[in-house]
Amino acid sequence: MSSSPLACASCPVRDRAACAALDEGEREELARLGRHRVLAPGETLFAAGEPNDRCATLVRGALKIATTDVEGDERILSLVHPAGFVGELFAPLARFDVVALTASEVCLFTRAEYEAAVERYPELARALLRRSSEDLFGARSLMAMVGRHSARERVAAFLLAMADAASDSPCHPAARFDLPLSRAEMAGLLGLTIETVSRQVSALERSGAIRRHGLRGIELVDAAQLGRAALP
Amino acid sequence: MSSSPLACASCPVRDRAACAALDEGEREELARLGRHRVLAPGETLFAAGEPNDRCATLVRGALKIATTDVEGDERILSLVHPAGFVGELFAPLARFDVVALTASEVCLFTRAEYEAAVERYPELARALLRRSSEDLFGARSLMAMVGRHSARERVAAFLLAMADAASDSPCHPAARFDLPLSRAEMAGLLGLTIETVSRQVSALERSGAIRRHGLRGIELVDAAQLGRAALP
DNA sequence: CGTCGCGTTGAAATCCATCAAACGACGTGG
DNA sequence: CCACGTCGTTTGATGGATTTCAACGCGACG
Repeated sequence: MSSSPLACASCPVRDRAACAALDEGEREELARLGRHRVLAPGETLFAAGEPNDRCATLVRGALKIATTDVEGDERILSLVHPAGFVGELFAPLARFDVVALTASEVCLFTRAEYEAAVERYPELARALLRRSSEDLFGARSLMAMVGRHSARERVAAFLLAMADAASDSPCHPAARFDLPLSRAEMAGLLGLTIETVSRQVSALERSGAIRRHGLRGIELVDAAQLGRAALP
Repeated sequence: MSSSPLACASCPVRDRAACAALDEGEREELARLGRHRVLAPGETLFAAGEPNDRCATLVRGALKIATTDVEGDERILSLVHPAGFVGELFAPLARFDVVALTASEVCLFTRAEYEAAVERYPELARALLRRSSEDLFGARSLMAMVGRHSARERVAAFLLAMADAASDSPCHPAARFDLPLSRAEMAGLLGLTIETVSRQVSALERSGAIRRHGLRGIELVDAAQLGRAALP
């Protein structure tokens, strides 16, 4: 863990994150409230049950929002990409875990100060509302995908989504990328077991849709076929 | 379908809906922008793909937010209870269907006018943000429940949730209530088939946890047992 | 009275979870 | 450098839960 003042000038998400709604002076004031922090892969940013007194914007890397049920296995509820906002402004306790998937950087704020900023700057409230709406859409889309699709379809759709997320240009999947998730995490996200995920990835490789490079590298050999495999 | 001016004075959700954040004068101004509308069971309020130019607050009844996939069967993504807000302020097209489950009443606004109100009244933006955050929590909780739980657990948990929702006093389930959903809708919500839902309800009745009254009436005979059935 | 929609029940098939074992990558220590 | 253990992953065999296919019951409604 490390922590230092913010450097908005060089921030890679300065025009996409919630704070982009602020003008220069407002942003500087907000920046004084926050700290920049680096997270190692697997490091927990917030833990369910803890006092919910902080929130953050993801600057680089990837996070997961997850719960672990009574049997001890983890269910991933959402992936967070750069410019995403994490933290619940209205709950007394954190209800989910927020964990870094890869090496990540966040802007960390105390919740009280951030809430005060939301009251002071109405544009910030609207930006957060927009982001929350998108998160809601994302959560519902994931639910629509996971519910009543076969293991094959889930894995194929997930690989396509990751290819899109890995690409710089929107709407064009990356031809080759590294998965930010382990097999166990993929299983937790898709509602499957590790073995089933592994089998489906193997089957997709056998069918010629993808090729594996090492444990996490994926190459899209036949994106159209992968797209067909993702549909019911 | 019917439509008439709003009557906030007698509104059953006047202190819980988003507009409750406004003071008297502001609320009256907002009320002038909206129309009261009654929905019959099964009536569609918004349809996916349509221009997304309206939004609404639910006053009475129940709505579902749903998609229907390529095979034509419906996946329910969320239930909306009174005081809930529906509509997406930031998307050009509606992405999900919003349909009345039971006879319902809504306050309907044009999106443009509502967005203008959100800009004019910062408290309204914060109230919507709060509501959106809760919806997000609800969506994620549903996902956590549906993912990797058995059919028995899903049906039991659903019945408990409906008993809670049907009760006036919070946190005390109603001893007897009518399901607002058909078997097909329950199946769509829980990610199961109609037959499996039916079998599980039958099994819960055989085990003595509940009793059925007609097609939609449910009586909680042994709520503790039902609670145990809902856990893994 | 026949039909239609909705729900229940039964039998068979299928897909996935579970149990089990082996593999490769990696780091440690001999 | 190699033996060794660990961790994550892959692959195989088996069983079970749920889907699928099919039939029936029941009430509503024309």
